Amino acid sequence: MSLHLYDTSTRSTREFHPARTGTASIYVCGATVQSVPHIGHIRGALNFDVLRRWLTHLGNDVLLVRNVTDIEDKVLAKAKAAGRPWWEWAATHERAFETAYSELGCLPPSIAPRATSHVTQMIELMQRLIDAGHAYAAGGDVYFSVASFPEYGALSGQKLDAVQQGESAGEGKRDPRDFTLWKTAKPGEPSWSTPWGAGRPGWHLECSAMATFYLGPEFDIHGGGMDLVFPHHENEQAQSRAAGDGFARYWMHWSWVTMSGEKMSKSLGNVVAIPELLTQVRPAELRYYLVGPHYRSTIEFSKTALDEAVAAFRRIESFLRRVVQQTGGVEPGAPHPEFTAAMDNDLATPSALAAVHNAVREGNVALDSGDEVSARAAAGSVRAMTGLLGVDPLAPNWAQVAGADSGATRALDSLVGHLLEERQRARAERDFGTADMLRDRLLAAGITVEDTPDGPTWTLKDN
RNA sequence: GGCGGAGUGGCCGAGUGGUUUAGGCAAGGGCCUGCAAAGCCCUGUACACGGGUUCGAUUCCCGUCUCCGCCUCCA
Repeated sequence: MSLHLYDTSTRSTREFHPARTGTASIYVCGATVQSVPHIGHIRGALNFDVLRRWLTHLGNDVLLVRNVTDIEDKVLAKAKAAGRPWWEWAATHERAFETAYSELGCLPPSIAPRATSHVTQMIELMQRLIDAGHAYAAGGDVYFSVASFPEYGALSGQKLDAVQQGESAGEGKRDPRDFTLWKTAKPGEPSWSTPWGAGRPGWHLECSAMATFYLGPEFDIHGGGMDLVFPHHENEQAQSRAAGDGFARYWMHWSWVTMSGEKMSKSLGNVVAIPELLTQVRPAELRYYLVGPHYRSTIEFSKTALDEAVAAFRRIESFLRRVVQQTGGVEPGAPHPEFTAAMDNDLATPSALAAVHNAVREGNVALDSGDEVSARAAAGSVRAMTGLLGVDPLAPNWAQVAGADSGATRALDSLVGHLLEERQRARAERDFGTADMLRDRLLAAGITVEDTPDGPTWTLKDN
């Protein structure tokens, strides 16, 4: 089976054929940098990171553009409320997103373009739309004429007549459903000059301008959260196609993270921030939790569900550790056919993880029976599969985050090693009181000791 | 009002018109272990409700109930 993806615009799963064989171009709506990221924001980035890894695995040269909306009403309002320059506010939160992305193992995008750096491209697009009769300027604002574009509503399945009012009416709107491409400058607000007056970008325009600037008039995949389907993506598609561009060939939308059944959002105050969560679980564990459910399913956030994900991840991790400790380092091998079939089926990560766990079990059985060759093969496969999901426990990026392999670790290894030798002597003399005392002492220091056929091993109790 | 999604075993979470089990966590029983941990084996018989189609539906159709999302900024 080849890769099939669910396409919002057709509401069906379609076989993926890139416009140019061997390449895949992706544009994903990234952050509006008005505040710190919560796990809902990051989930989307992780979903597309998995998509990108899978496309790369399938042999594609992937271009991934993830934009940054750094000029927008809320950015201005919040910066003003905080008494800071709007651009500093935006830059500060952009860094917060970057940090979260990278802590959770997102590969960097090909580029992360900012809206404010692409006003030239926006002006060009507006000019094309005005020339084609699909947009008009009115008192410094520029609007897209929805009625001029019969296809409007095709992506989201909305009927133009049934759509309620639309964005708040501007002065010069000819039709209340028209949307704003460009906003005239208000006193005290940042602005850029255009042929129609000084102002700033409307929300939708930037994505069309940047997507086509980097990826061309037609590209493969465009994605974002479910809430962007209408009006944001509908409007993007309208303005780009009205201008004569083919635009996105597949539309992918991920679902929410909810809290108590409700969409996580600032206004409801039910957000879980990334830094806070990372004091409780390791980044790889959080990633496992967010990547495990299918991307189009809602995740109802709960601590118990998170803890279960942690346990599942550690099961994989401890298998790999056992293999490495007993047989030496293992490099990633090849994914199981089951895993591949699951991923090809619209990135069915739940089934893919089932394949991972089956491989873990087989590997454990092999290890217990002394079949090192099979155990190592299973471990290599597990590394490959988890790596494609970005949750390989042995991947170097997690170690960097944890600050392992330091001199302190080596010192600890030496000290613990001596205690374990002492304990082994006691055990050999069947002095279990002393042996257990030593184990308890290590445990009290946060070190878990396990006896294996090849001798004792120790690990730091996490967190 | 318009459009869309969801309701699965103790919990999380997939999937399918029947003949074979998702997977994980938790629970009970076993193996292993000085003990423990880890690991492995076994057990649980689920699919909101009411109709319909069918030889057969959790899986298709219709209706009902409940929940959620979008239509205004939103991942």
